[in-house]
Amino acid sequence: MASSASASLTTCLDSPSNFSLSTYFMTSSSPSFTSLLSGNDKYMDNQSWGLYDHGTNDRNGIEIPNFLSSQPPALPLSPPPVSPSSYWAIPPGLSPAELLDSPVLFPTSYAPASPTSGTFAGESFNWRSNSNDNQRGVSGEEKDCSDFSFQTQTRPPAISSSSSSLFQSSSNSVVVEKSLKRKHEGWDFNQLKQADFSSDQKTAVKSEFATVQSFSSELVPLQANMKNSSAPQPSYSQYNQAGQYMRENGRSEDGYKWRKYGQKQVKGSENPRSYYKCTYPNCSTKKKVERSLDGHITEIVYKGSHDHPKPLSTRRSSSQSVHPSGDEISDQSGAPMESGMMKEDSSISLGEDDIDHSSPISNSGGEDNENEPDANRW
DNA sequence: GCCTTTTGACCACCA
DNA sequence: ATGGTGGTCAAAAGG
Ligand SMILES: [Zn+2]
Repeated sequence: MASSASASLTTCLDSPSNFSLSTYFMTSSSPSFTSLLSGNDKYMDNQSWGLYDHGTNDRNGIEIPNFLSSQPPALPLSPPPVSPSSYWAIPPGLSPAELLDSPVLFPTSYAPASPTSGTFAGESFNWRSNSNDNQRGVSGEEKDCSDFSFQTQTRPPAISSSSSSLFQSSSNSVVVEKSLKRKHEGWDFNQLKQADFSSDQKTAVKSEFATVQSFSSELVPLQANMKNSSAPQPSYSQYNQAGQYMRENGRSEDGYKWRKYGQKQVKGSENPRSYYKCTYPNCSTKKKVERSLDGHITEIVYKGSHDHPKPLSTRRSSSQSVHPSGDEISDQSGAPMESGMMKEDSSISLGEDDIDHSSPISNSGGEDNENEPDANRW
């Protein structure tokens, strides 16, 4: 973790190969920002800026983010009623309000180049080159893009207030990607630059409690820059999650069951990345989880969406369990939704409250949020 | 025996 | 063409 204290962003607009986009915003007091997208598969996907530090504790199987130290630990658990995974629950250190506001993009600093060209200030970070090893890394990144780097230490000094905290260390990030494109399966987007993202989508999140944003590729293209608040843009939605650990049923925090099918060490960071696949029959959703040495999740990337509700839990939720059958939401089920999945949405949902209440749909427990684009609103 | 994790090999992609 | 990288496969091991 320590390793990357500084992250640099690169924004490339022109270069064919890279670019990235992303948008971020941070919500909650803590900062989260993320970004993602990028164009190349490899390079981009890892965005590791080094800033994460979230701490998580697994004591109960839950991770608790702690960034600055200021946070009261305990969020996840406390609300049993809600379901452990309640994405929408608000952690105790944050107020909902804060969360909402967030569409903040990056602070000025962040937007270096202004998105002038249509691209946004995306950010890609380099995961590798800068951080420590520069060994080879250098070659690639800088190409055409301009990069910026900012440094964050692992722990930002004190930024906790909402506004100020723009980015900082994020604790974990979650990214979801959906893509159908080429390569084997698709985590990658290749170079899709903005324009190309056509099929891929990814959501990313980074924050202490991991927030997830989903990106839809389609939309992404230009708008990204404008993410301003709501509008047109980006369709990414955010969710929060806490880290995932398996819990009683073997489900992870997000409520689904995952089987690990691989682990790799990524080049730029020392954190190993684990690959998981949803164990539900016919569901091909996968996720990549990067954990820091101490086991805390630093980044989560989802690929695909579940076409099924969540497995039932033996017990869970008081809140959710209301509908046993519950599944409603799942996308269209069955088929791979890739093709049609989320259409739009374009909005990000962030907070908890908002969302739930407002849209019934999403709520069903919050379960399916991941897949769904619901982004209700921001 | 079932299911999950582990782990090195293998493969695809890209520079 | 070659090699580096990331992602996946699958045998083996563990629970
Ligand atoms: Zn699934």
